[in-house]
Amino acid sequence: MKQDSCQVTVIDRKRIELARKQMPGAEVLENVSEVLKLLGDTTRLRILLALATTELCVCDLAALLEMTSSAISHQLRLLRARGIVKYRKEGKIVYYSLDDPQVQSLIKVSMDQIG
Amino acid sequence: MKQDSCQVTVIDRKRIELARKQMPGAEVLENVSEVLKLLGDTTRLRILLALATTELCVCDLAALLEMTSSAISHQLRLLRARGIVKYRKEGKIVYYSLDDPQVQSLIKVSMDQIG
DNA sequence: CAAACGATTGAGCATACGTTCACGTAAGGA
DNA sequence: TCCTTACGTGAACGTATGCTCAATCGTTTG
Repeated sequence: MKQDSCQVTVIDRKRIELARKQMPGAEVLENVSEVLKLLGDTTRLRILLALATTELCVCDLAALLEMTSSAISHQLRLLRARGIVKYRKEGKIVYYSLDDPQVQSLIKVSMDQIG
Repeated sequence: MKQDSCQVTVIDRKRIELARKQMPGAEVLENVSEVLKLLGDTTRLRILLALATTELCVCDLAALLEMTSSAISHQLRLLRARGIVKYRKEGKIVYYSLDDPQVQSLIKVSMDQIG
C-alpha cells in the first residue's frame, strides 16, 4: 500500500481505477476548462451576456461596461480565438456577436443554475 | 454622439439600453463567474470529475491526478469554501464528495456541450 | 490630402493564481 | 511513548492574467 508514481500513498486502488475510467482525455479536459476559464471572468461574461441580447460594436460594449475599448478589444480577441464570438465590419465599425450555440447554451445554464 | 462616463464614444444608445436591461446585477455576475472560474482549471475540474464517480480521500485524489496531496488540498479548500465539495472524516482519512447538485449538473452540461 | 475616428496591438505593470516546500496537527500503530 | 501517516496551512516563487498606455492601421469625412 505504498509509493505510486510520485511519493503518494494509495488507500483504495479500486476507487482510483473507477474514477480513472470515467476521466476524459487530456485534450477534452483542456478544451472544456479553457472555455470555462473564458466564461469565468466578469468582463468577458458581461460581454457575452450583452452580445446574447444584441450585436454590438466595440465602443458600445465599452460604454456599456464602462471600460476602455482597448480593454474590450483585448478580451474580444480571446473570445474570437475560441470561436465564441464573430465579427462583421461595417465601414470602420466592427460589430460583434455570438458564434457558438453550445457556449451560448452553457452560459444560459450557468445563469439559471448558479445566478 | 460623444463622451459617455469614460471618454467612450457611443454609436447606438438603444442597443446599449437593451443590453443593459438584460444584464444581471453585480452580485449574480460575481457569483456565476466565480463558480465558472473554479471549474475552469484542469486540476479542479479533474478533482470534480473524479468525485462525480465516487467519494475519494485526498491521497487517492493525489495518486489519481499524479500530484502532491498538498496541491490537491489547496484546491479542495477553494472548492469547499464555495460549497462545491464536502468532506467526511474517518479516522485520519478525509473523504471528499460533491455537495452542490447545480454545480454538478453544470459540469455535466459542460462536458456534454463542449467536450 | 489631412484630420478624425473606431478598432487593434504590443509593451509594461500590478495583481492573481497554482504549485512547491517546510512545518504543524491529529490519529493510529509499534 | 515514539514513530508513522493523512491532511492542512502559510510563505515563497514563478507564471498567467487583465488592464493601461502609446502607437498603428483602415476607413470615413472635411
